[in-house]
Amino acid sequence: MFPADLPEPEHWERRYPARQLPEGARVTRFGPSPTGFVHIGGVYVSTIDKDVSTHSGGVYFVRVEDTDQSREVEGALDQFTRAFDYFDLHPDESDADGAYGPYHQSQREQVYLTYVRELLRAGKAYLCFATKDELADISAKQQATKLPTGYYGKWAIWRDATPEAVAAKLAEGVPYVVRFRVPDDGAPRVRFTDAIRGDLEAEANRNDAVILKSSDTSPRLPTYHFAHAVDDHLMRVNLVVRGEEWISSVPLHQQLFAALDFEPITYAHIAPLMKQIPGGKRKLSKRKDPEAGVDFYIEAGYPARAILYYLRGLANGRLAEVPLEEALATPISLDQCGVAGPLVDLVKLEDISADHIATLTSEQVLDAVRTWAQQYDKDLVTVLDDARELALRAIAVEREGVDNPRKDLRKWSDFRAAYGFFFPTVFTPLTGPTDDRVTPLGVAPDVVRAFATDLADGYHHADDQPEWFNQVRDLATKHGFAPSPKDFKKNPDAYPGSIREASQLVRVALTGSTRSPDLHAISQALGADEVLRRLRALAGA
RNA sequence: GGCCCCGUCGUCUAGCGGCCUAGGACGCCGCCCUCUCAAGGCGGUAGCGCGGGUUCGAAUCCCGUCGGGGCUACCA
Repeated sequence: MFPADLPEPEHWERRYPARQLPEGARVTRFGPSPTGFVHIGGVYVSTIDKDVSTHSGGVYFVRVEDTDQSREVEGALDQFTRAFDYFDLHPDESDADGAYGPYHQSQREQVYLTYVRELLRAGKAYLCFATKDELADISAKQQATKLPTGYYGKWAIWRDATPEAVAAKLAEGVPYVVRFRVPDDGAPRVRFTDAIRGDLEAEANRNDAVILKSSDTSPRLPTYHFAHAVDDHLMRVNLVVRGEEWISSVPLHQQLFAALDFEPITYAHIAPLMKQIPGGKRKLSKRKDPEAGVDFYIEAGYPARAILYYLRGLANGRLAEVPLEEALATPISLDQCGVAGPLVDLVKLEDISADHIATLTSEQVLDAVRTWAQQYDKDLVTVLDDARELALRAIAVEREGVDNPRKDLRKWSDFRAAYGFFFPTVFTPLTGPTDDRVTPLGVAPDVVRAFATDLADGYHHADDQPEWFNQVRDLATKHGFAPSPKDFKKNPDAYPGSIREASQLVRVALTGSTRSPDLHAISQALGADEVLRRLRALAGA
């Protein structure tokens, strides 16, 4: 049943000695399961893991929880690596350089088997040959009589099986699992202290939980519960940060630690990230909610630091009220973590992200957009590389040398829509006064043509803003536009429009849109030649 | 069904028996600025789930109730 050369527990204890760390140092781990989908909650929890360990002088590592091979997805690890690179959440130890590996549970079979055998020898575990049907039957009977469901007491048909019965099944080659034998002398209720929630109390576990799954071939793997006990003990983890859905399993975990004679461990159960739905809220679901996956954020191009800052604010509310840099530098404190699941609010994230991007220099913005585009908008990379200086000038518009920079970029994918018009290769020139982008302004085509022609003919590329705009203003007056929107409104038939409409004509000419940054700044970034080319296009020339 | 966790503006939260006429941030609304937008400035909207206690006094403590979430798998 077990390999002859299977080591004794002492072997593993020596192989993975207690860590030499300063007093109070926290050893944490993040345990992703490779299902091909990185949940934003994973980034949330691992941020906390890593933060708590680094600030306490401890160690943070990632242990891949791949004990359910049927759920494994090809390429999952790549996706995981990509996501954690993006957020710069690198473990302190890994297979390449860690002393407590391997860091994949599927490669730790020998370790688990040692402890399964140990439990078996001590009578703290037993073989169970119950079939799926038998199990379903048990649970159906329990439900019918309103008894708690589970494998316990008289329902645990293999708990007290005779050695002969077991040997017979074994000889037949019937598949089996190993179950933990719940001690019958335990207290009915148990208490424990959660690092986030304080004192918690629950009924003791009564279920003879499966600890080793059935399998005719190696590897024979443990369930999460057993792997948790064995790995976290041997890898010398002293703080387990995990989702609150695990709270109900703590009583089992405590029994396992006690049976294995391991030091108890501290738990910190994090409230789950939620999503707003018509009736209320629910846990962010990887199946239903695109924003549950980190790819959603990476593809849209939210800066990693903005996301990290947002998540940090969710973990520790106070940190949401201090500036980004300060918040990222301030340690997350477990006792300040909220206990109620927060809703992820994309609007808030966008606000944070826009604020953050506004603090960057033009070079930083350009580099970030380019990096993002290499993955998600290759054409844009070409545009940017062919006109780097123009790109820099464009991004600098109302960003550099101003008191409050523009906040029109909330994520990198906004770039094309907000700044694309600057680039002649992206901008579609107007076809003339009757272009679809011009007609909504409601100015008669002949007026548009005359105004645009006149402006182009006498165009003065002044670098002084008032001087530059005055030429537009003067020309507008000359062509009969009302000096103020109010005048135009009072007497709409007397004018072709007001200075507002005249300005908008210039804006549409230069940008193709009625919404844009400051016209003068744009004209300077574009250069006189391009400005003229676009004005002529408006004139239909 | 059983067990567990949670419950302050729409959202994130501050609040740990009197500093609360419940504070801040995002959103939303209005005004100002203005050649548009994005900003920015100023102002406004809105909340202690409910019912009982305890107390001179409760958002804060207790009980109940309702609501939300989770677990109850050879998934993690």
